[in-house]
Amino acid sequence: MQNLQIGEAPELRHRRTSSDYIADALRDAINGGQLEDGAVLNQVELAEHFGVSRVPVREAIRRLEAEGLVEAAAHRRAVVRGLSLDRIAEVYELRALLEGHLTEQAVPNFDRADVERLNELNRQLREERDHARWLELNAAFHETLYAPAGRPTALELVDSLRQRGERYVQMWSGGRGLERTSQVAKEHTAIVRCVRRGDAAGARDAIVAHIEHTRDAVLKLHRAAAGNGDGSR
Amino acid sequence: MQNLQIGEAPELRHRRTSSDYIADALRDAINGGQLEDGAVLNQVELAEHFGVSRVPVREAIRRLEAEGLVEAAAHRRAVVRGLSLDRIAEVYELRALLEGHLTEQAVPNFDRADVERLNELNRQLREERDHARWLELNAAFHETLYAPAGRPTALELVDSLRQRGERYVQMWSGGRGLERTSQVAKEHTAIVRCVRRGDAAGARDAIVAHIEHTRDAVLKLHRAAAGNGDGSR
DNA sequence: AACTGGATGAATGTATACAGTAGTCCCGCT
DNA sequence: AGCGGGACTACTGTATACATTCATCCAGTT
Repeated sequence: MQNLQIGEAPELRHRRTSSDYIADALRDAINGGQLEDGAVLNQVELAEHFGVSRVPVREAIRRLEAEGLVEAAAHRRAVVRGLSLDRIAEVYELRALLEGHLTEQAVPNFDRADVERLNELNRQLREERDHARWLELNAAFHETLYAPAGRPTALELVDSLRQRGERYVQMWSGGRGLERTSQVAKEHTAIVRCVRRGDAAGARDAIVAHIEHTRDAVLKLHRAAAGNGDGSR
Repeated sequence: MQNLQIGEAPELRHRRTSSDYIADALRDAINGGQLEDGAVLNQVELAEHFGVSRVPVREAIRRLEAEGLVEAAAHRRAVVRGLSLDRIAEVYELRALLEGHLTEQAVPNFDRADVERLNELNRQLREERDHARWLELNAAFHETLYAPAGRPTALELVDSLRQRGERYVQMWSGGRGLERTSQVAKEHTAIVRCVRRGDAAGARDAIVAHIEHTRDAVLKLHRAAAGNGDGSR
């Protein structure tokens, strides 16, 4: 009954059910762009595709629905819920607000090791060429930045928002995206500098600016790529 | 194919499935205190209670899980997820942040009719004696305050946070709660005053103060009622 | 010719049945 | 007597089968 010191990660490691697996797979497919906005999620098709019955597929869809990634009215097909430009902008606006708050709370609690970890992650980010790995490192940087705040609920919300916006960042894998990734490293460096000298307000402003720049870059790419009938809804 | 002007409420009115119904019922039971923190959700029991099979019960639980109201590890019983004092405080902290933001965005978009509706709701709040109805009116007041902001995602987040905290407000139904409800009306009046004269920053500060006071009142009641082994987890 | 109405097919929602896992209790061992 | 291991029970996870709803198409009517 006592909490062991070993940590709680292992307990959930391989206990994944089909439903868990399918939910993750669908999430990745949506974020990766294989399932575009408005794509229909047919339970029978998905069940056959994954080689399971419809039951776990349904549960996976329910979860994605609660996460806001798909829309599923009763007795009607579930469809991937796309974000309009306005809503994309709003997601970043909220992230700026929440992550700024988290940063401000976190800075006073940083110790030397935390700062070094942050710096190291940013160094790796500069050198990483593989896009998927880059995204992971970027997520790790932000997590490390917010962890000392000790605000689990805020982290949940931010995670949820990142989840919703992630598919619109995937486009950075090539072309103009490279400019942005190097810019990101610079902005991260500015953040680290503030954290190091314990400047909470400065760090907050820096992360807010960082997220707003990211928003601008995403919107720019999205508008450019929106030759198709998009943006509405 | 065109959007009708009639509105979209009726389309979902009576299309509720068992799963929807059960999810709502469980939510209400959790928020109403019938299901306390740590209560076990046995699928078989619930299915018998509602007179259905386990399938819709499972789907309802998955939703509540995604909403953060219950905790459900694989192959293990789902339990109602209680909030520690720290997490309750955090929920209100986040609400202050988000609702302050929403208010600030909303104020410039208010027209005369919006202000009057807000004022009328506050008037009704002052006179309402039934606690359940009071909670509804209170929710309506806040919704009306934020609607002109045009920020659907932010509203979703706030809804989710209100959902999580609501069960800790139920205690106001009697005793010292009455003091708080009259205080709430006063704070609402201050907010309406700022809205009426278009003072966005003032309205934001007023709503932030309002939510922080609410937090203090909830924490105080919670601490007082916590003679039992509570507070942790 | 356009529209209403119902019948048909396909998809979703639910029930029942089966499979697998985790906790529990009891027995045997040290 | 305390501890470890294995069967048992109860519960969750999944598959299959049935019920219900929705959408589409076609015919009949105005």
